[in-house]
Amino acid sequence: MPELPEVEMYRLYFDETSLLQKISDIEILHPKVVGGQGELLKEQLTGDQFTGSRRWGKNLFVNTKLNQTLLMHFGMTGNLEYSNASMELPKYARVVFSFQNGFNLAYVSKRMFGRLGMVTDIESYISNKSLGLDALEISEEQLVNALAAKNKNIKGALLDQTVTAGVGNWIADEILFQSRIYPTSLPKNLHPEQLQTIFEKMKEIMKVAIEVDAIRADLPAHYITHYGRKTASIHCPRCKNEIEKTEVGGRGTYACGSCQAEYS
DNA sequence: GCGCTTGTTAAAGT
DNA sequence: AACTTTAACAAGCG
Repeated sequence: MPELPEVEMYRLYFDETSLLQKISDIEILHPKVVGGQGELLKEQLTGDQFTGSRRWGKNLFVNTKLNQTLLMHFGMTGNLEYSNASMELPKYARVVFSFQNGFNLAYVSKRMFGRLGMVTDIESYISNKSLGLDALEISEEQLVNALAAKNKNIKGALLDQTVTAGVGNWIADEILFQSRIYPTSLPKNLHPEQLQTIFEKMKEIMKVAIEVDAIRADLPAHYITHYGRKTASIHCPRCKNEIEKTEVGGRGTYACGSCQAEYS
């Protein structure tokens, strides 16, 4: 589930549960998610404490008392679960941090696209990956310029983490639905006011999604995503036409062909 | 069994 | 050379 709002939930959850407790043990249940860094992870974190966290797009960085930085990325499926060590571990737990207070934090990744590992520092990681500014932080001018610099369709540009970090598949669809712009449109063909609308809708959708704790069913009824993404027939909350399911940039894409205009 | 999936990236293409 | 597009990754789910 993790796009920016979900990862923000995980960050808050992490801070509420896992800070300032001594890490007594780390269990790697699936080496692949730590990219062969299992031993390194144990060496660098056992005995240490988590002191705080910072989110950049879909990346969650965790700092420790001994000044180490751990990066968690959740891929297409993943979350964190904190529980008493006497409880059964969650299904698909891949890495488990045990704390001295008898509780543990499980990094859960069902489809194994998530990654967890040590990084030297946040800034150089972001710069190496060429990540754009976080979608909650980026200014209108910065977003508009970054979009205009891309020569690909607007949906692909919004999903491009070097443009802005944090937009995922459903949010890209929702931004374009609310902006009334068809996903295959090219940024260079959009009017300045339309790019401004995209910026405003992106900010609003992120804010609203965080307010409802990233639970999609709790999104407002005028959001297309509110109705789910695989129901047989979804109707446009504006014009009642059937929502189209297509593929744009290799991703399943939902859009209203009658009230989203195409500028290709 | 088939096709789908909320992400990223290496490889291929332009 | 630099940017864009595609295929692949893994595995559960309906």
